[in-house]
Amino acid sequence: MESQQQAETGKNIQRQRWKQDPEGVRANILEVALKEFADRGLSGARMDEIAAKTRTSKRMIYYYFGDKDGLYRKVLEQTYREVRTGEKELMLDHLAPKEALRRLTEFTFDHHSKNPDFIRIVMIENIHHGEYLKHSDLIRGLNQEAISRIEAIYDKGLDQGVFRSGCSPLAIHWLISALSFFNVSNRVTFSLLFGDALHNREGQLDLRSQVADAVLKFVALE
Amino acid sequence: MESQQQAETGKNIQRQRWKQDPEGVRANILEVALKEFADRGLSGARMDEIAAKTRTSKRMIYYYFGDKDGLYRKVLEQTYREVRTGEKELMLDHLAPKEALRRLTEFTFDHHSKNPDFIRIVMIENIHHGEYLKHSDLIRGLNQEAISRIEAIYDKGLDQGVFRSGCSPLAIHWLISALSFFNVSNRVTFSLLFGDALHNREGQLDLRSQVADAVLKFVALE
DNA sequence: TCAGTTATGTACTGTTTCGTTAAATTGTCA
DNA sequence: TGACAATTTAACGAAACAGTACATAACTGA
Repeated sequence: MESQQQAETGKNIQRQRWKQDPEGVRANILEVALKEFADRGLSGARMDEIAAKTRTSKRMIYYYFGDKDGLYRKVLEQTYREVRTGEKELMLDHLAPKEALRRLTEFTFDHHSKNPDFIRIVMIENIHHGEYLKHSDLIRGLNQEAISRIEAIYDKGLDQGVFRSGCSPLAIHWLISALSFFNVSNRVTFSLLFGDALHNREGQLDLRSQVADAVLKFVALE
Repeated sequence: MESQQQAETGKNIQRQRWKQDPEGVRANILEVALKEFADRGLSGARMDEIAAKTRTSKRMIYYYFGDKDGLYRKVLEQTYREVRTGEKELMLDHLAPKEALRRLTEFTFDHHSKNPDFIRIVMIENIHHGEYLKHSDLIRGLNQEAISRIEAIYDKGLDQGVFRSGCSPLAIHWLISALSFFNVSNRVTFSLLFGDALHNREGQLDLRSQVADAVLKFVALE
């Protein structure tokens, strides 16, 4: 009886009705893949696992992205794009240079903190020697803006005599990035080795303001 | 003729003479595995590849380390141990606090720079949520010293009135670590996105001194 | 309405990779 | 000298995994 019924349903496979939604499917796959890659790394992520977590099938991943590398590549681009566009909201032109720099630093600190998946993808990309980033012209353009933004603030600060000369906007950006990035990237091991005083709730608020202090003290005069 | 000889040698397998050297074999495996894990990540590294690069066989890896995770665990411990013991050489007691802090910072910067494999293992461990570090009591002990060292310098600086109060040794350590670590960990992507001005030879010398500046300005008075 | 194209589902395949087995040989130390 | 530890070699098994073949449903535009 059981087997009879099985045989019958086996014959008349009742496909579910479905709507075509290529963009939705693509987006859904990318979203799931980002989480999975960020969580397990490039080699650690499993295509079957990603597929299972999408609302579609493995077939579609290969249909849209070719292979695992292709999928990772798109995830990388997408992630950079989202994060960088998220940074543009910030309006600093009307602020005094010191205040602008503090705001920018604290914003970056928070922004990284809120986007751990991005941080982890960048870590993974570094582990893989930037092999995929190398071949993405798209991404390079997005990042020059970050430097210009700082340059504007820095020049203004020089003009007003509140910043010391001899800093480069690139180095300032590096400094802000380093502190904001490390805070997320090494949270786990740092906490394990030294306790979570810097990474619990109050600790983070305090650390953020200390990071801003450090950046300001580095650039400001006296 | 050829095949005859082959058959014969096939029969009398001439084993090479070998010395027993368990410690040597273990060390050799760990060395190769470190490079391989650091280069490819935990999931990316292949046991067969590691085996091929050792002077011994895959069998021995399993003989000594059980499985891939066991091997990785030992690599992790070994790497932390080596790096931390390498840090102990530094003698700072006789220096003035500011000078001591500058030396410590520049030393750490160089030390990380010379140990990219360690950096990469720590990155990998963070990617894996510190799962393996969690279970290693051994490692935790090694790291408290780093804090004490800074505390000694900081307290002396407070006494002498050259450091401001309100910093914590932990935060100072975090700051030094962050900058020294990020310099190595994100070298690839940062260079790709912003050029190698900070990472070519002169760039690194300059950056090191700027990092020390930043740390000193953060801690010092006025 | 129907032909051609795009999108999707199901089941499968071939390979990679971890880990093991088996049996022999050599070194070491009490 | 005998027991035990270390090592070699070669091949195998099973599971995990990336990727594919094939069929079919939905859409589009003429």
